[in-house]
Amino acid sequence: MPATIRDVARASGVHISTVSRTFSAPHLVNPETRSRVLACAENLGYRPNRAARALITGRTHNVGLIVADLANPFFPPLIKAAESQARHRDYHIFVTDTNEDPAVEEELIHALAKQVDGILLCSPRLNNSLIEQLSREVPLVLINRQVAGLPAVVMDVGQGARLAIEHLIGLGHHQIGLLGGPRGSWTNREIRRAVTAAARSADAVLTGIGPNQPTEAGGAAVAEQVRRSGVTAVLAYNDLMAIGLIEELDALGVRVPADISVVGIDDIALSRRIRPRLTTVANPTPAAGRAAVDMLLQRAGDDRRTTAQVTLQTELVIRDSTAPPPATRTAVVLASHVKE
Amino acid sequence: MPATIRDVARASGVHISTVSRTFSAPHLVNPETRSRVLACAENLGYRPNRAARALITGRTHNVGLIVADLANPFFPPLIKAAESQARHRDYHIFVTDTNEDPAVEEELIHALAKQVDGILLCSPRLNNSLIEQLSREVPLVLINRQVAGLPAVVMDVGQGARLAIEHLIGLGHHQIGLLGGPRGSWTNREIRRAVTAAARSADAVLTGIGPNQPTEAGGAAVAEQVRRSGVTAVLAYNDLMAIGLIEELDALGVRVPADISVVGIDDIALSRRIRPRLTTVANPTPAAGRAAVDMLLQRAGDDRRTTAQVTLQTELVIRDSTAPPPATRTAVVLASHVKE
DNA sequence: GTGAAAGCGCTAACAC
DNA sequence: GTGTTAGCGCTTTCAC
Repeated sequence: MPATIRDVARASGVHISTVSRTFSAPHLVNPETRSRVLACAENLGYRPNRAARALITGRTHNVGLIVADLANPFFPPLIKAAESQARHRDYHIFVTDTNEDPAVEEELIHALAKQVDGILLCSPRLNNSLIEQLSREVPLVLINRQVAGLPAVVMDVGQGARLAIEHLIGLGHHQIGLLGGPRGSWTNREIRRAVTAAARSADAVLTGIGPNQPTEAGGAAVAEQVRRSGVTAVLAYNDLMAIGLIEELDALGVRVPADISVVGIDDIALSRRIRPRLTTVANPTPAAGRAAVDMLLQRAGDDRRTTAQVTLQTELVIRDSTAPPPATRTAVVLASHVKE
Repeated sequence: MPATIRDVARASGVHISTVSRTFSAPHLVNPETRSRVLACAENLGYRPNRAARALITGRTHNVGLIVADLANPFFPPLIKAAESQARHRDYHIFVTDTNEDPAVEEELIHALAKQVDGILLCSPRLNNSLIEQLSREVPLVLINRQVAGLPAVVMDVGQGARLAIEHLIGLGHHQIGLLGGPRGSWTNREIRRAVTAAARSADAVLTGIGPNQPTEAGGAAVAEQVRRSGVTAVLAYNDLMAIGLIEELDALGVRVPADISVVGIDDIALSRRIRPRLTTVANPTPAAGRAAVDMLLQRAGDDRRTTAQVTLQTELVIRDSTAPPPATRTAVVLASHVKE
């Protein structure tokens, strides 16, 4: 049986409220009493029960972290950083996985609401109005998503995507494919917005392909379509798709970057390991995890109305999967606008 | 303000204990009353407060999961499977990361003990007696570690390592290097035990190198030592080390598998992506995560004295990083026993 | 500076 | 089948 506050009170000859103060407001108790209580507590292996404390203070010292897919290598570095940051602030993290399913996401927010002081929503797939509504039930901090009035940490993927397109155009590409991500992805919309603008101002032609699953299978599935579309370069929604695409193109006899250039987004560890090493847009995911935790704890503290939005910079990392288009290629225009 | 049991009682005109029963023992309440209460609850958005419930039942419906390094690709599939399994049983998971530090591990177990019904200890670095002692504070299920009297799920890495050695010997290797993992690793000891036995019965000579960090950097750091040791094949503690080693050997002008064969352990996603594709021992990590959750919940249930140990099979996956040793090589014996 | 008492939201005997 | 009561472990007034 674990020691309770009463055991410590008995052992140190004081009232339980004095023990309570020793842990939650030490300055209110006589130094001598305090050290005696502390000694007894140590002795009994006493630790305040956080659940009981939460019942009365309303602060659980727990936070939730909801991600679309734990197995997607984009998330672990973010989770690790968030967990570490939270722990150093004396918080614990519930980590959950929605399998990219908005319904699961909503249910999880409800289920966690009472046990946490706030939830970090990572690349949520829910629509804006639902998110806003849920944020009235429990403090929410968004990661890679912007909703008016809600605190958010976003990585400026639009900027990175623009650099990627400019890089491709600089290499001489005019027919560029854009592999879309999952439905409901804010990141996806940001990318398309930035890329469309960049392409227009350079007279490049964009071919939208998607929505797709944000996985290697999703990338592989559209390889044939990419090959037939006549594009000489592709920007994928994320590295996983880019890698799946490259593999499958290779199986179809299409060489990257000789025949088609491919750019990813995220810069997961895998991307510098594969051959050709992937040109990609690097996201500062650990920094995003830390920043989101800080915003949540600050917000959960006194000022509930903090709605800051932090934007972290991304960076184009040029490796070996991009090159000038094949000179001998016949110009074939199969698409002249961005398709949904 | 979230609705409490009292709000629901008031709205449905019954006593709070009836509301309580409606949720925790529905069969004890009149179907008509029940549906009325349920309707009011739904209406008010009421959800039982688990912390309050835990205070009296002693069951939190939470479990802890402690891993050495969230960013090590070995863990995410296990975490994902465990989280999913737990959620389907109406449990939530605290995920924490120890950074391979035993002191952090111990502190986390203490910190989590009161808020969970049990803890999944994944590849713990603590010593046996400490683990045993901690298991008296909170139910523990070990993953990839065996301690007498404690429930555990282990992947039979010894068996996989033996197959790996036999594979190498079958290819004609006699001088084999063994890259050790971190200090305190049970897996590491199992591997060495199995490998030593397999090598002895085939008159192969083993050179132990380590302990090492279980990362790519750890593998890269010993490349020079591997090259000079005269071995023609290496079994690494895990895939990450094997990959780091291959990269660095490549930089030193040593070819894999032409000059040196390399085998990893784990079969992380990365291993089939790199070139040469890595020969490795596949671990059923999702199955281990699920099994561990099941054991913990069963144990946390009625029978606290269940101490089953489940062993999951591993499998040798032969890819392109292993080949016969170079025929022209002069036999050089620099080591004739397994070093620590 | 410390004790007494109330109560956070809920469950679990025990009556009726 | 439902209401009453006590209390899980803790914090927080309010006295003294």
